[in-house]
Amino acid sequence: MQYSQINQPLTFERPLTTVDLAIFAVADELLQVLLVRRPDSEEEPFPGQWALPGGFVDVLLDEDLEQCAMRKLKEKTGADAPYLEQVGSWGNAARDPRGWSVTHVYLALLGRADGPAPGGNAADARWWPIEGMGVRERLAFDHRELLGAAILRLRNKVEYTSLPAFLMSSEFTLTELQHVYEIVLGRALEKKAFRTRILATDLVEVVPRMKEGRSRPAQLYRLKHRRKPVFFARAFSPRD
Amino acid sequence: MQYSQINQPLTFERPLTTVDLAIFAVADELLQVLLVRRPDSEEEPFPGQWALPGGFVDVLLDEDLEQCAMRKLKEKTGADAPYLEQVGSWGNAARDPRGWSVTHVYLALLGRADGPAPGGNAADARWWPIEGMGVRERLAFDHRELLGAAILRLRNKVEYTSLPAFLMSSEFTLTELQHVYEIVLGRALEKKAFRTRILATDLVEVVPRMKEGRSRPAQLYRLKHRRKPVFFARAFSPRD
DNA sequence: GTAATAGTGTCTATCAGACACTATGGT
DNA sequence: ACCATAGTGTCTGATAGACACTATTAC
Repeated sequence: MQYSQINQPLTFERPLTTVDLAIFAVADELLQVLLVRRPDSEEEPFPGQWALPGGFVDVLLDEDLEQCAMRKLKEKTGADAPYLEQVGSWGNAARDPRGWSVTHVYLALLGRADGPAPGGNAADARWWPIEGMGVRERLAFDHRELLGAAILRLRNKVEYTSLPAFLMSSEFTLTELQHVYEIVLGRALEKKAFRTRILATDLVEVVPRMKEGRSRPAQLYRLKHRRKPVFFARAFSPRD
Repeated sequence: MQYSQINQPLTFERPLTTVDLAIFAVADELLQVLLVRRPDSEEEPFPGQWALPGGFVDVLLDEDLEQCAMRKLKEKTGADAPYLEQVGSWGNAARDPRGWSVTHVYLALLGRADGPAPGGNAADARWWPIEGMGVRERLAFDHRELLGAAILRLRNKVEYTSLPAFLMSSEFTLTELQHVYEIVLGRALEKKAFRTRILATDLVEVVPRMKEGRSRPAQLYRLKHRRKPVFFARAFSPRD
């Protein structure tokens, strides 16, 4: 690059640049997050500890930050997520023992089909249930804080957007959707108000098929837009 | 650092890391943003063009990203802003000709006291009125996009938060506050609904003094919390 | 029929929108 | 008195919350 030798700022020491992912899915009636184990080598920071999946930006491989996040998401889950959003950046001298580093945290939501494997998980990657503002396990780096921020963002947005719809399988009933809202919010919602609200928006469309069970069949719906969330004018319940 | 020679990822080429600021204030009945001129040297990218104030993270000087943003804010305005929020990060190979770079965009709001100088501005820094999703001038780098994102964030949040309160002087009347809301939103609000809403929250408190003018004096108020915004349960007007 | 779950009817409380009205200063 | 702006009263419409009610399946 013609500028590299000329400009003084370019001689600044450059921070390490990483991307971390908070990948959420719902399973067993719980909101869960995908974590990976750090390598066991003593030459790595936080060996053997659980952490958000992520890693260094590869300036040769990655077109941009979001592509980098999508690449890492695909590496870990084998799937595209229907929803991916940047939560924010954390950069300081202390968060990584290898030096001043900046991480870019992305929140991803997986539908049930791509979500947690039904049975066991690999030893170095598994789903952890969210309890309060994090997981029970102690996390590497400042990932407890990063995860907390991702959970907060998700919970806040769920109050006035259709984000939980991205945690569903491709076809679902309104009762199932309400149930996922309740799991993420951690509180019950009123059935009539919920249904009125969802159907008043452009969020879902009827699938000409019913979900059969051991009682009255329920209408199946699917998303009208596979990735675009809907914003409601009011929160689900007042905040103050 | 003991890790530096050992770990393969650290041999990755590191992106350039910068912080850019979208500093807003209200003057002359308009929302304005502070821009600076790039140096005229041909050895710098985008010489002489207008840009968001910002620059490289200095890992020796800056404790963390937000401190870096605050440092640059103080350098440009001489003041602390009552409100500073991260908007997001933009990173790719093309945005800076000097190489793969990541910038971290912060939105700052200045109160009227710290806002635009009444008269002229320095030749290398001045306030530009916002028109639509940007300014009339062509900007350096991808700053048109960054500024657009900051404006969008501001406008969206103004619908359901008290952010415009940070654009006021320390004491203000409700009519003045409503006026600033209207400037940022670009539409008129209903007086009664506005006042009821503001007074229903914990946002302001009465100052035992009136603003005198050429008609009926108006009650003065000040913020209860100098930096913490209030969230409303509903948007100012429905979105769909 | 009974159990179970889907889905609706309807009343109430809240609050934004509209807009006319009153209040209080300067001149 | 009149103008200008501050501030209120009050009606209406939309919608969330509550909750009882009806609907439709399996057994």
